Order: sequence, then structure tokens, then C-alpha cells
Amino acid sequence: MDTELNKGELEVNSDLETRLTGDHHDSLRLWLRMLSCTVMVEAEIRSRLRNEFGITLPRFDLMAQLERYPDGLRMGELSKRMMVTGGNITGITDQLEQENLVVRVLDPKDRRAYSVKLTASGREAFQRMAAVHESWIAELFSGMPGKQKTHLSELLSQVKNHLNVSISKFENKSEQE
Amino acid sequence: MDTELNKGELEVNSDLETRLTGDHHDSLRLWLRMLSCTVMVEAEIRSRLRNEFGITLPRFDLMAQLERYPDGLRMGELSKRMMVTGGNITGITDQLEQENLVVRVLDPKDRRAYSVKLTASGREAFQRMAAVHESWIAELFSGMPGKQKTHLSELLSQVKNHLNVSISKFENKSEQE
DNA sequence: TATTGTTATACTCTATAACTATA
DNA sequence: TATAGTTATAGAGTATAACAATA
Repeated sequence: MDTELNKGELEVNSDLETRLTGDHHDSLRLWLRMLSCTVMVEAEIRSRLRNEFGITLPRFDLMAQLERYPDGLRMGELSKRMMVTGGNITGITDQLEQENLVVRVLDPKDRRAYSVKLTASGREAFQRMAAVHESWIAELFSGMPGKQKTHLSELLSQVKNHLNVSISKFENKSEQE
Repeated sequence: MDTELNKGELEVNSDLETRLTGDHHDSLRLWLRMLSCTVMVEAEIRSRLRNEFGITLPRFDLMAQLERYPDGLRMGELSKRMMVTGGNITGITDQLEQENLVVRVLDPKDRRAYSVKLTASGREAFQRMAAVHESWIAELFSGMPGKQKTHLSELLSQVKNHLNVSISKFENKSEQE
């Protein structure tokens, strides 16, 4: 496995300071801090979702996607949005369908395709969970001033746009308002 | 569980486009954007680590922890840092040990405990991977101005501190309700 | 008795590839 | 041929609980 990524092609402007890799380190520090924050919140939320509702994060996420699209989403769209391969979406959808939380609806125009939708009880269950989920998030971030939150949100929105350029495979990914 | 549900219902019922839940929504928006960015980068990095080095993110993370502590870390410390339960650390460590990347060293003072350390070849392998990993991160964040990166890093550092308060499990606190 | 780490178990998520049905 | 989705498989991460050895 060769590791010689050509540094020259990745480096943009490294000639100003003595530290040739200053930008690299800035990026790495940013990433590690973002990752650290996310892992902390994610671990806590995953644990609470499991204990309180017996649901996993991927299932919750799938329902969250569907909740924003009342007309449903096709399997392939879910796969792209959740950034996992198709087989996984089949599995998660199977389970949710067994629990009567989502339903597959055949697309009349393309008989290969389904639209996956929340059922009435799925929507109700999700909204109940989402409200509690939101209160958990508010609790975890309660130490931050409100102004800082909105400022950070705006910055992260820009980060997301930059990433959408860097990581072309996600170009179809939805925008969270 | 019922208390949590009631909490959620209260918030739903009071959501009348008033500002009562404004802070909740600010927090949620912040979290969703942070999560979105992280998931994008994480998916890309996980895929590259797998394809280029045949290593998974948790294993890479464990090695990264050890690289920062040349004297080694005990299983329990790794468990806390990686936020997974002890059995998982055993499994990941087993695999890394089989590949001669880490080694368990008996603690002479406490014969129940080990220090897990990188081997020489583990350190070399990690440093090689880490350099490439860093260049990947720099590539993914290359669209952002450097000033924005450092600014965001500082903000996220504060977020992390707030979270450390909210999420007590990450502190060495013996909570017994 | 409490703590450190392991083992056993079950479940979930994940990627890959082969497969079907349809376009 | 290409596309949408499923199935089959293998591998890995995860939580939980029971357990052994040591403190």
C-alpha cells in the first residue's frame, strides 16, 4: 500500500511560514475537535434513544428523513442521504416495516421502485421521539450562549458547502434548514 | 420513561411559533449541522482507511490514543476515551495485538491491569497512516479559508468544554443516583 | 466487597457481490 | 444494457451480563 500521496498537489499556499504543513494542521485540529464534539453527543443520544425508546440511531435517522418528505423517498434516495449502501437500507426498512412504522408503496410509473413512507403510527412515534430528542439536545448544549449557537450554525453551514465540493459523492445530499 | 415523554409533550404543545422553544431549535439546528459535517467526513475517511490501509476507524482511533501516551493506557482508560464498553476494547485490542501493532504489558503494581502500548511496528504503521490521514483531511477542508478554520476550532473547543459539563459520564465522577 | 478485565451472547450496522425484475 | 432493489455473506462494532482474578 503506497502512501505517497503527492503533498504538492494538496498543499495550497505553504510558502509563507516556516511550517510547511500549517494548513494541514489547522484542518486536522478543526476536524478532531468537530469529531470529538460529535462523538460525545452521538454516544449520549444513542444511549438515550436505546434506553428510552429501544431504537437505534440509523432507524431514527431514516424516520427523520421520511418525516421531511411526506410523499416518501425511494430506497436509492435513502441510501444516498444516509450514506450507506443499498442493502443496509433494505434491512433497516424491513425492520421498521415489521414494526408498522414505515410502509413501502409501489411506484406506479416504475415498477422496480418503491416509495418508503412513514405510516400514521410511525409519524406519531417519530414526532414523540423527536420532541424528546430535541429536548436532550437542548440540554446537552444548554451551557452555550444562544448567540454562539447561531454563529456556529452559520459557520457549519458554510463548512457543509465546502465539503459538498470536496466530497462529490454527497452532492445530492439534502440541506438541513 | 413516562417522565421523559411528558417532557416532550409539553414542548410540542407549547410550540406555537413563539420563542419559547427558540433555544431548543437553535440547539437542534447546531447539532444537525455539526452531525451532518461529521458524517460526511467520517464516511469518506472510513472508506479511505479501509481501501488504502485495511483498517477501521475504531482501530485507527485506538492507535491514535496510544500514540499520544507512550507509556500506554489501561483497558479501562481506553474504554472511557473511546466511549465504548470494556468488552469492545478487549476485542479491538485482541485484533491489533494479533497483528503485532499493540502489546499488553502487565502492570507490576496491579496484577489485574494491563497497559496497552503501541509496538515499534505499530507506531511506525500508525505514523504512516496518520500522515496520509492528515493529508486527506486537509484535502476535504481545502475549500475553507485558513482563518475560518482556526476560528471554528476555537469555537468548537468551547463547545467541547460545555459538553464536558453537560455529559458527566466523560468525567471521572463516581455517580450513584 | 469492589475493581479490572475477559468471555459469552445477541443484535445491529456495514460493504460487497450476486441476483431478480423492470426499464 | 442499465437501473432499482433484494438477498446472501462476512466482518465488525456495540451493549449487556456473567465471570475470574486481584485489590
